[in-house]
Amino acid sequence: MARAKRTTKEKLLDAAEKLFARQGYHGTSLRQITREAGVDLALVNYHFGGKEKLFEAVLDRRGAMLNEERLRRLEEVCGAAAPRPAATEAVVGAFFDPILDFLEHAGPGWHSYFSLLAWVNNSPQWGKRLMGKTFNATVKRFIEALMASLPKAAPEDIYWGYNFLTGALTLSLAETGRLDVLSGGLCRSADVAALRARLGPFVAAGLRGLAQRGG
Amino acid sequence: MARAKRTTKEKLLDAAEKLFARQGYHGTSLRQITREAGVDLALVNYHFGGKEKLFEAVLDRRGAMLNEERLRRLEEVCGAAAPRPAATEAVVGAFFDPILDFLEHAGPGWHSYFSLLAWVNNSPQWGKRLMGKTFNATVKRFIEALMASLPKAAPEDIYWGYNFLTGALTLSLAETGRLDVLSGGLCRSADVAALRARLGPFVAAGLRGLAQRGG
DNA sequence: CTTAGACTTCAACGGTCGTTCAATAGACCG
DNA sequence: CGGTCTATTGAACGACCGTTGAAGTCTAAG
Repeated sequence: MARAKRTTKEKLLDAAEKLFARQGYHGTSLRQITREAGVDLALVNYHFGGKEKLFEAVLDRRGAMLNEERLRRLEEVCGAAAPRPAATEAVVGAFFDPILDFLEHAGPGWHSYFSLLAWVNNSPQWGKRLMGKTFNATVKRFIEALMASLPKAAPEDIYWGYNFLTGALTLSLAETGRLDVLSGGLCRSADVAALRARLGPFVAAGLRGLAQRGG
Repeated sequence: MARAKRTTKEKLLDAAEKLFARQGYHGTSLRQITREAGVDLALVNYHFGGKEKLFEAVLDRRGAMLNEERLRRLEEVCGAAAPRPAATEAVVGAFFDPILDFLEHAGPGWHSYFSLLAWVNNSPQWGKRLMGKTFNATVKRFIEALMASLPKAAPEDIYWGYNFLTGALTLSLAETGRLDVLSGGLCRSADVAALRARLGPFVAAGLRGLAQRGG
């Protein structure tokens, strides 16, 4: 099989993705990235125009694909051809499942990407701008679908619920290894099947609980 | 009123707390911290012995107080003098309320501290070691209490549930401002009362949903 | 006042950072 | 072959990093 050889740009994106995910933006140097990628230091500025541009390029590369897949699944559960209003479980499934599927069946690049995404999402200095640029449009569609699936909930409850939902997902993707330590090895953070079996039920039940708050 | 003047150590801890929370460890320089604190650069090494020691001192300062308050409230709801097995809501309340109370009634230092804690908790490189050192003993007590409050749940479900619980809390403390943007200003991340009203119900319902998973 | 000890200042160290640029190599086409 | 454009190399720049040590200041006890 003739495998297409990785270009310099791809080597740099792969190495940056991996190292930014583990060490953060300021904790990773361009020299470390180019050494990992096996290319010359100056090529970062030649191909991307600087460290920050490289960082954004890493986030952009897989962001569009994730949005596509999420919207495709959302369409399946509450689009024109779908049964009446989608269940909350179906909406949160359309939000989580693309990530879990990529984690289970795609390469290690997605692994690093999601870990990096968790890092960015929790960062006061990067979160607002970079997450918004890539994901705001998609997220608003999901929030609308959540509101439709829980018609009795106040909009404020759905926004806060989405915040909690994202937080639960984010920490699960961050690869801190803390779950492994706390459970004495009984649970493993990298066990995608275990995460898949629990994240959806937890979040759907939580949203329902929010919707019935005080009612 | 004679106010005790802040010592150099306190000035450094305050400035470091604020800047580490906003910019992370590698994104903050000692020169920036000492400028903010209004003291000489060399005093960091004199009083703390280096940048990393200062970082850990920041985390330690309020960590012990948080543990104390959490355990005190846990004792109230499921200690020897408490009514029979605590409700899940009461346990998660004992876990969240100290943070929410400090946020509402204590100074801006706690604000920065919790934001920093969120940063550390999500960091692959700091999370496992530093969070564990300070919080593992307390967290294990809470996990036991959660198991007792949901006797039909599998231990794995409680560990994963605690992971989701912590994630929801973490993102809410991170001060990314993303909730404000997404909701168009309808919700404000800094609104502690709004968070208090929703985080407990969401998490308690989520844990219950996990416990009844497939049952 | 003198002395001891804790604290603070100042200047500098070696090292690493992101970025730049002129020179070189390689591919494609006439 | 010669010419052109893209890609790569290697060396260097100035800036900032964390850390150090010697000198200076302050306070309290003898």
